[in-house]
Amino acid sequence: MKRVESVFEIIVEPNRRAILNLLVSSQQSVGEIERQLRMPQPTVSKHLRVLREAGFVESTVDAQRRLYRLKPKPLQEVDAWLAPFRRFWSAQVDALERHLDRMDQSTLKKRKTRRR
Amino acid sequence: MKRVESVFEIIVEPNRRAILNLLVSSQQSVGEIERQLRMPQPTVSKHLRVLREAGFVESTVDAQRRLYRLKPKPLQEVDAWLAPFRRFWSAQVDALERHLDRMDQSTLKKRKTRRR
DNA sequence: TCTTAATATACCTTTACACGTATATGCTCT
DNA sequence: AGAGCATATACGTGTAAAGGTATATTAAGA
Repeated sequence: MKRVESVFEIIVEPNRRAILNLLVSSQQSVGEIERQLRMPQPTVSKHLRVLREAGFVESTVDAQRRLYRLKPKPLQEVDAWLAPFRRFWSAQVDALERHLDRMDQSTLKKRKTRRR
Repeated sequence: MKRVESVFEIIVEPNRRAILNLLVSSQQSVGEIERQLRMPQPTVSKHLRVLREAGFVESTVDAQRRLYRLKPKPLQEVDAWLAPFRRFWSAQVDALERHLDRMDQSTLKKRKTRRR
């Protein structure tokens, strides 16, 4: 076995993203995931193992089923990684607005205030 | 050549994330990236090509150099993908707060208002 | 205890991707 | 035009990860 270096290696896999999207609404058993996503059961189990070992989900036992549910931390890491870029693109928007403001100064139109 | 299916395939590569992190502060030439990240020039150029074709960066020519700079859209897609999960984890926080509120009711302590 | 259901794991094969090295392209200046 | 710098591309190689199929594990019910 080999531990994962980054959360990105987890969410790059489309089936895993699909599973995460399912679990965001409520917890699901393996069989439910299998049916909703139409993927073979071993595939589901393997991806769930990866997700579990990376801390994206946790499971509890319910008779023969296992219920999987989301854990917030790893995706919050992705969110944190995005932070500087968010600052970048709001700076972009601001610059555009200042530019438009300058263009509009001649005609003296009113502009709405900055979003945030 | 083969076009990319998802933005995640781009940002999964650590060197590419490093390049993006460099470019968030200001535009850079290939050589500057090469020196700051201590990676071989062909490696830098190849990753820049991938980033460019996926719309993460654009370049302009400055004599023999090429200046690369960030473009916002693809990373905004990542941000958009995160949205439902952000709702999920703020719901988690809310539930925890309600729980704590209930626990505290006996002692009648005041709690701060919800963040958002 | 035997059978069935639910889930997990093992093994094999294929594929895609990143790296290194070498080389090509293109611009500048003399 | 030729030399030298900056950047891009081509090619060969290793590796890791995902899928499929078969099988193992664990719990439940008759």
